[in-house]
Amino acid sequence: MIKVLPIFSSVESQVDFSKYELQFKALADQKRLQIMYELTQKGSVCVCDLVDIVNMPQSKLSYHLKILLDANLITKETKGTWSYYELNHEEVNRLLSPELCCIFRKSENQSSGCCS
Amino acid sequence: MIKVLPIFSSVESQVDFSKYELQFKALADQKRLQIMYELTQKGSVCVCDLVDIVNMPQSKLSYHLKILLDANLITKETKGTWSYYELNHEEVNRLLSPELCCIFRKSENQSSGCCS
DNA sequence: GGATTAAATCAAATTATTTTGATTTAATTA
DNA sequence: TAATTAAATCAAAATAATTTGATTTAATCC
Repeated sequence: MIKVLPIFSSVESQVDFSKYELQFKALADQKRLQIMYELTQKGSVCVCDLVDIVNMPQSKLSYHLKILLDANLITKETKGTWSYYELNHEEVNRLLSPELCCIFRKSENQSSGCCS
Repeated sequence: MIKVLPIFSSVESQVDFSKYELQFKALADQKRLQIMYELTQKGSVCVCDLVDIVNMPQSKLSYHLKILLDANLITKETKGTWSYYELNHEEVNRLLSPELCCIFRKSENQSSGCCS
């Protein structure tokens, strides 16, 4: 039995960038960065409050929250009819430089590690 | 004279995210991440070679290179009719975590700082 | 100068993302 | 149970990003 190997016309990338594409897409929007920033400042926020904080119609906010959630940049906890969203610091730290993480860190916690 | 201050319906974001939006948009594409990866591996590459490396039509590659260049993620040097592109390591380091920067660093240089 | 090559630009077509307002789902309250 | 509230979903419209192939710009070579 002869195995026919696929022939590539050029060097193929060894790294799978699809996960990063998804995450950078989520970050690639000022509105979503602001949502992340507000979650940083306020900790855990429910959608009904976030609507006023970021001044967005509910369905629009829901759309953007979903994109951030799918990218694992925020987490969600449901309590009754309320949904509380929080920043996923672990994932943000995994992705962004200390300098940038800093933006998504409350001032009282900025002494730990980064934000020199 | 009475000064009328603008009234905001909610807390406004103190941070200007427009620069980050531009940079994350540039990163938010597998093709562009691959271009960055190849520039990492090969150092300085001219467009005519890169066309074969990433297997893209010239005008398409030119479009994506411009997006990366505008985001300051790569640099360009023109020699005669050739254009040589290089990764802007400084800016990539400023933006991404050590873990991610690692992807955009040649293996022989991975001992310095990150890539544990 | 004329031909050749590299790379940028352009306009049109295609594809993807975002916005909008209405509707649905589901939990809570009276 | 009916009314209310929170949040997700949906479909259509509006915007934005990408692809394509042709054209342009500009440097080099004969």
